[in-house]
Amino acid sequence: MTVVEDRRSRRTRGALRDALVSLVLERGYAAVTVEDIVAAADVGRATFYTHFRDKEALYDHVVSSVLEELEERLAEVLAPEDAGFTGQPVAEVFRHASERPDAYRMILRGEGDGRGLRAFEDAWSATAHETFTARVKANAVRPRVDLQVLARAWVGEQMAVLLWWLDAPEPRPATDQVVETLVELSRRGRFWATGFDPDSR
Amino acid sequence: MTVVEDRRSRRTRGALRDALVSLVLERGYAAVTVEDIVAAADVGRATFYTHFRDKEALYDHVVSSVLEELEERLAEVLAPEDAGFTGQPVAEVFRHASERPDAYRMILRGEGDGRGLRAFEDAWSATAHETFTARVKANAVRPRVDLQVLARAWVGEQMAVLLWWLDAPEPRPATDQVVETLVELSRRGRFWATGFDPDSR
DNA sequence: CTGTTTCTGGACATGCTGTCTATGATCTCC
DNA sequence: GGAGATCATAGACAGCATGTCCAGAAACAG
Repeated sequence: MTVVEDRRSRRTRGALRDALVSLVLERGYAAVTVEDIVAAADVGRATFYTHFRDKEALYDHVVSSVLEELEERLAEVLAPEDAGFTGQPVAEVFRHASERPDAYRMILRGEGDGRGLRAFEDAWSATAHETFTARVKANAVRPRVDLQVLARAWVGEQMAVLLWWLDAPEPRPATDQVVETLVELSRRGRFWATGFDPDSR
Repeated sequence: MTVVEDRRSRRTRGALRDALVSLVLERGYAAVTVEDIVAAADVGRATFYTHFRDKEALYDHVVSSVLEELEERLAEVLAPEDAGFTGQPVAEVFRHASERPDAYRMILRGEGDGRGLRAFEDAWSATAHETFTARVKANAVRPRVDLQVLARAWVGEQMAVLLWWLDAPEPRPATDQVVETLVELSRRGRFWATGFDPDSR
């Protein structure tokens, strides 16, 4: 019944997910065929199509599973109405990424025509936008730039660094250290980061 | 002779380039076939293969043509040894993008398995890295973060904003205004941008 | 053991790919 | 305006991945 179909089905789907991710990282999304996937997952080709309509469907399945996990995490971290920016959401993303590095690598590299990357950007920048809006509200000030643009810029910066970090050779800088750097970049601005502030001399 | 082959050849290649870009923007890289391209460019299918080995080759051709143009521009702007960061390189990228918006859209959206996007990132962040290094040197200071990371973050931020800007509905904010915002974001940091600096109260 | 569900190999039509060849179109130069 | 070069074209071809289908094998619950 449902118990059986769930257990067996889950195992198969999981194998297909893992096979897709590792194959895509190995040779790129376009170069991976359904045959490759089922061979790596050790299932029959016909089986693939009983679970997913096509390669894209499997890809979307991977992306949304990652996204759902991340959203749960962020919801927990953002729960306290501490609207101030503490770097906790950023740290959470990095932590999650370090738990599923391959899936993150695949998504952030823009594999699969970048659909996953865009979904990711949207979700993440929505959170960022909320944070910024809350901070502006809490302090009753008027923002000097479009908060949407600000959120996009902020997310773009972090995705770039996250991808760099995932691909960095071991020993990789600790999560907290990278996050701290990012937060300081945001806080102090980039001029400060180079050790030179043209305004303060 | 060479004159003939150049004129006719150029027209054909140009038509193919334009066809690829507009079709990719319309329905996505993977969904565009060589047949579609030659139909849109109004050339025979066989002709395609006398110019490009396959769809990827045409795509790469588009990307590198854009990249070469951009690099020329940046070289001009960076010529004076004003190593200080003035926003001129950023402005130049935005100006170039507004002249070839569709090609930029295609690349920045990560179409074509993101190969173009990565090439773009690399070129751009190399320039950024040079700028930062020069500034550090000119002021004989020690950077507080890895300049490579800084460059990546900076480029990620700008690519995200550039893409947003290209897709923004008309009337689009003026180039100079967006660039100014980006420069101020870098200069002052993001906290300032929201009108609230936790350090200065 | 029985019945249900999932997995499987193999066969099939389809569509796109990249190559080739013979022919047609276009232009230069004389 | 004709000769010669270069590019464009249609059509045919094999190769390969796709997505669908079916009949039977395997795994499991009760």
